[in-house]
Amino acid sequence: MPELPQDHPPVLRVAIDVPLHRLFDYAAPETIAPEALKPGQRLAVPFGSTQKIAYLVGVEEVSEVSRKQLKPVTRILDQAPLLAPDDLRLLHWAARYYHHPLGEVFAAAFPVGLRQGKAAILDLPIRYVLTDAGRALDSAGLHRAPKQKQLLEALQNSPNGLSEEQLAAVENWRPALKQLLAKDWVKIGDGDMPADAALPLIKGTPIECNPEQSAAISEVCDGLGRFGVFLLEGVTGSGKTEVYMQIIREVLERGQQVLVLLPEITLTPQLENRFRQRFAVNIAVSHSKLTDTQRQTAWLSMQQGVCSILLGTRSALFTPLPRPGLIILDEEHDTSFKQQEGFRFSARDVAIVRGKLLNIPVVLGSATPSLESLYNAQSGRYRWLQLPNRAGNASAPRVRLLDIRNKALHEGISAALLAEIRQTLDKNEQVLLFLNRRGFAPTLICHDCGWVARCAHCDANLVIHFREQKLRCHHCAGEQPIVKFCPSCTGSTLTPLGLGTERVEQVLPTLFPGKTVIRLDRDTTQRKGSLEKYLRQINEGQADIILGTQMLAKGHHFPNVTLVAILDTDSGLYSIDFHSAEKLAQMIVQVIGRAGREDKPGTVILQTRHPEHPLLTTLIREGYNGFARQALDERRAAALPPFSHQALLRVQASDAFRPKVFLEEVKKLAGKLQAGETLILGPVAAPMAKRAGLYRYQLLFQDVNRQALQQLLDSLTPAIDKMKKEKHLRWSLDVDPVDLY
DNA sequence: AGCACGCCGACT
DNA sequence: GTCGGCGTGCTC
Repeated sequence: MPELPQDHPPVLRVAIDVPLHRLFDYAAPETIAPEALKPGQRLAVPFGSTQKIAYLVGVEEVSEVSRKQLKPVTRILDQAPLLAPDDLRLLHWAARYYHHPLGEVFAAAFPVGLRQGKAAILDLPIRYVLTDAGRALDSAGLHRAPKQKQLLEALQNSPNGLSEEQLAAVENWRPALKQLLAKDWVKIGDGDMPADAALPLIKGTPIECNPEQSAAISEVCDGLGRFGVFLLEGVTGSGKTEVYMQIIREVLERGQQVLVLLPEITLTPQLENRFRQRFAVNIAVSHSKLTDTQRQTAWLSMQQGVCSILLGTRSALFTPLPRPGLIILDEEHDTSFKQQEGFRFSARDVAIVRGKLLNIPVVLGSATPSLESLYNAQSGRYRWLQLPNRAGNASAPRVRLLDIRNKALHEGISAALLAEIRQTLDKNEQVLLFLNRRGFAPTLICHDCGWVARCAHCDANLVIHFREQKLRCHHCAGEQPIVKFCPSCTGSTLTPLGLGTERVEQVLPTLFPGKTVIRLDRDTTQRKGSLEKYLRQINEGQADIILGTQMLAKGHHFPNVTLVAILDTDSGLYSIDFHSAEKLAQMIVQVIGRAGREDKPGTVILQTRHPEHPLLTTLIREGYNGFARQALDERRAAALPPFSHQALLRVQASDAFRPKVFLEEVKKLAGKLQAGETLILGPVAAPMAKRAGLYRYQLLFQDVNRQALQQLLDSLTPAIDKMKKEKHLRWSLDVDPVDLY
């Protein structure tokens, strides 16, 4: 028993999940040996009048707080830290870089249950496995019972067995499984899920690769075991997934784990299935549609090394990896990798820092890389791997700008486009229409007096939702029934103005009688599984016209679509946010990737009133890389990111004047504090000056020198915290903002 | 963020 | 008389 110095029991410095830029000290329990205390352990502590979960940051000799003010820790929750030292380093780095309270950063790294103090016990769901008889059975004999045959084959492909959740991939699986159980071909698996080391790794056969794919695979594989960032730029259909899988195979053969991060909407079961067909290892999945328990299971199964692959979204980034081998971040340009509230981290940027700390490669994949990543690739900081060719025989679609100046539009569709759609439908091929606005119409206007239905809480018009007969604000929870008479002049000529997906959906059947229309937007895909259902219907040919918002463009494949049109191309052309050109170009290229597969060449039509706009003409003439070159030149000339670094300080309050006054004070203070020459722009009203009843202002900091900006923010944030004492106001700092709204 | 303390308006 | 509104301040 080591000696416990009673006069100087150690001080435990902890981070707590509260929005305070400060740590708290506690007295260590007298019965515990100091060696048993390691940073990262979760503790239960008294905090104010409640109990909270705390994360041990360090064991100190002394505290700035007097000894008798230190409360004792209630309980130590983890015998050993759940996070490795490198991951703790990562959290410290992120808290500093994003100027976010360490306790909240720690909280973001843990699943909800562990955040609340639940025991870190891996509770695996029950699995069904084949009996010897079931394993020996030829599934062909079950052709009269297709569900049973499907389940049996799935189980024969999964030596580890399958959970109920996985079996649910077969519709109405329960009765069929009951039969298999009754026939003694299937039993409930006993004991733990077998550890991966004991398993064969691969079962599917790799697809043969073209030279570019092979080159990419071997470059990354040569880099395994040390840090490096690879930008894998592959046009749609160039076989990026196959490249990922063959690299992953190598990592698995080294006995290491792989973290695959995907944007929220792309996380389709298709990708998971491809992985499960190829690899026999245990695969964990984590995204927002799962329950907290399921996500905790995924986290712990990686943490304990039971699974070797994790497919997850942004929040899965911090999952512990005892045998880290590789991080892949697919669709790296996607802005859903940036958390937009609270701890505003970029999963892409933090993934790179994590790769560096773990000394493993990071692969960023995209058909339309962000300008930041392209710049890093061009300047040699990242290795640039390009897959310029579509795999197989697929030919690139024809892209055309359709000038709609002075052209009559029928519900947003020009006569020329109408004719193209008819032709395509006549050939029994599918049409995809994009309109980036949901609802029926974005405005309800009175013909007599010009009154417009506006949200009482936001600087925004109310959007008409025809089916529900509601006027709804897309920026807050506000909604009301559609008014029949003008509240201003009592006139009855209220007219919907503008276009939404719902309105186009209504008119399409009259334009194309007998054709089936499927609308895909946030309103039609809210229910769990409905997006998957629609996607299946589309690919089974049960739809002629697919109409939707941008969510359609992301990662879904529609092999029978040969005509794609963007109805409202121009809406992204002239925006105050300099990111919008990049986002529009990425969207257009992603859309182009939806058209034409295999033997059927596709056509893409962009309706525009600005057919000479350089963004559009360059994009079409020279492709995404031509656009990117031009856009980077413009960014360089204007000293915008990636040629400078930004941070956006947002303030909101229910009082209309306070935010501006407050930010003016901050600006004055920042001018005094700074030693360098950080540009301070503003304060200006946020593009939507009032939202959900709160008035919003912002102040933009910009500097070519990241260090200087970082230092200014370091000294400024505590000062802001003190100033805030004059209440009634909330502020947040967004480092590297991707959305200036 | 919670939560308690505190000081002014309409209720049994 | 007091129940409760949410403004203010604190959390080792």
